[in-house]
Amino acid sequence: MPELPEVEVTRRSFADRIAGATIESAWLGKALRWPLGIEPAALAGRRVQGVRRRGKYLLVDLDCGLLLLHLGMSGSLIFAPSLPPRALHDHFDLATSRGALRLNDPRRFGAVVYADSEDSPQAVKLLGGLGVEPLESGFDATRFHQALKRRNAAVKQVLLAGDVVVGVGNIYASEALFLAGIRPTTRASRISRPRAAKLAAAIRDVLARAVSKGGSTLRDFSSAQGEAGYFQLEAMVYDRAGEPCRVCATPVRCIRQGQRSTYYCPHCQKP
DNA sequence: AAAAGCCCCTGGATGC
DNA sequence: TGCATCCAGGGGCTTT
Repeated sequence: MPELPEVEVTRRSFADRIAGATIESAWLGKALRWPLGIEPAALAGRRVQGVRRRGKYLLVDLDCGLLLLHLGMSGSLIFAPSLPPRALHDHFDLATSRGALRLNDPRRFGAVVYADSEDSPQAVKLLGGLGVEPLESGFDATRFHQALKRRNAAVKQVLLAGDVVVGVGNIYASEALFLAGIRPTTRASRISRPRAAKLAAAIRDVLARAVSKGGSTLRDFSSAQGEAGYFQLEAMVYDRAGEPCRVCATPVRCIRQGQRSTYYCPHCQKP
């Protein structure tokens, strides 16, 4: 998926345009990860107040209730004045007075879930355990270090888990750890305060840079404007197994952690 | 409580 | 060309 930068870029591409719109109709195709939780027809007539992001979730606020959208691993949204005919893997449409939103998701790991409020059980189940937003002020070195100290798992896995800090996916986890010079297998609890500070800065950096580039390291990413996707940020280690480290030329290594690939430079990144 | 595995699902790349 | 296998931006749930 789309990691935090791609979700945020997607949000920015349609949030202002859909705000204030009235929902005309909603359509749901094949089942996504979870049931919508409301009859699509019951959404008609409600007003869209805005679109926020929490971790990798998009929250579409309505005058009554909200929609939680997740792009899973392969989802993408488009927002257009009018939508083209439905194609393979289109699963959700929201037609409004200002344009229509469509979710396409080949793998269907994504989700659209209606909740009465952010405090409702459905919303709390999905959002309740999330960690701090890395691009907000709550993400400070002290608290990050404290949180890492309580975890004995490999730091890469802790980043991916999302209960300490949200939005860091498989690509940016490897990239941030490279920038911080930390081996992905290092136990989180053994990371010193200065190194935790460096990692926090690296996470902020790599995510903020990706957002500002409007994109992404994803091959097939496109924003809701339909802008083409491409590698805008050159990865330092991700997907570069065997290739020379861009800093020291040592071959980049690939290992498996929790059934996901991790890439690192054995010379630049210390345990 | 925390950690480790297991799935959900489709499609593209690779190998025989 | 055809078929099997592996891998892919995530993360909730179950089991240790």
